[in-house]
Amino acid sequence: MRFMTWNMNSIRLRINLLLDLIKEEDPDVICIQETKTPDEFFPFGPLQDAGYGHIHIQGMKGYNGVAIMSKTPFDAKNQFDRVGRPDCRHISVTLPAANTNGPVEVHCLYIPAGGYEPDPVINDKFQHKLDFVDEMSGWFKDNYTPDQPLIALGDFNIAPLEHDVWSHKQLLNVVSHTPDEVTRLEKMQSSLNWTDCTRHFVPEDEKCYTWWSYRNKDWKKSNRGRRLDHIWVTPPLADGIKGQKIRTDVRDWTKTSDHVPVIADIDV
DNA sequence: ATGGTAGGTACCCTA
Repeated sequence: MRFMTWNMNSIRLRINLLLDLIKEEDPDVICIQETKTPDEFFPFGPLQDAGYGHIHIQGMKGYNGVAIMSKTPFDAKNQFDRVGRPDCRHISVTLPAANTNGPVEVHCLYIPAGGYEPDPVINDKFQHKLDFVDEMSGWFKDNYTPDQPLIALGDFNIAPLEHDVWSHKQLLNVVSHTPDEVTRLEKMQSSLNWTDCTRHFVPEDEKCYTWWSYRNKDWKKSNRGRRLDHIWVTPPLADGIKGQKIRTDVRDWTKTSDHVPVIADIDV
């Protein structure tokens, strides 16, 4: 099955870009972050017409919001309040068993960006981000074992490896790449021995990004990117990772998002 | 060292 994740920074504004992308990539399951819409305004019609008859969302006014869309039915769906806040950052669905792996849980995550100042004492948004990742680690460990088939994907807002950012040295004290966050994301990754689908294929010493700031005059020329968007699978699915693709070219589309779509083909 | 852009919303917040 083909899985795609994209932080769209408003699904209503960019629904036509998503429909174009669907025509090109034909994903089976689509996870969106920053839908930025209350559920009553979600563009169900065009997505159902495009073949996604099974849609699970949790949105709110103004900020955040996540969505999972599938061509095939779900067995179950859930919404989770994280760090005690109903702020629409984590939903999941269960896909029916396709083979001996059994049903596969798909978790769509939008980890908080964490604000500007990388000090949890003076910046409560950064504290919230650290708490969110800590809670996810504990929750995965408490509720699952590594032999269960799960996929976690979305905008994690953390670039964990040295070559997940344009300059490791210059970003060590910049929120998204600080040791504080990276250590916590590593702990989350070890909670269920998750495999990072992108780095499964792209060598660790090769630069690799999924996000470029809107503030750069020429994002391609300066190429000051970060790899904030991830697709992870637990051990039963690791042998089934058949490929991955980052649609960097989408960053050049008219009125596009600052994030680009990440795609993984996984035998589930 | 600084400021640069974008979206949603309501004149400011978050990214």
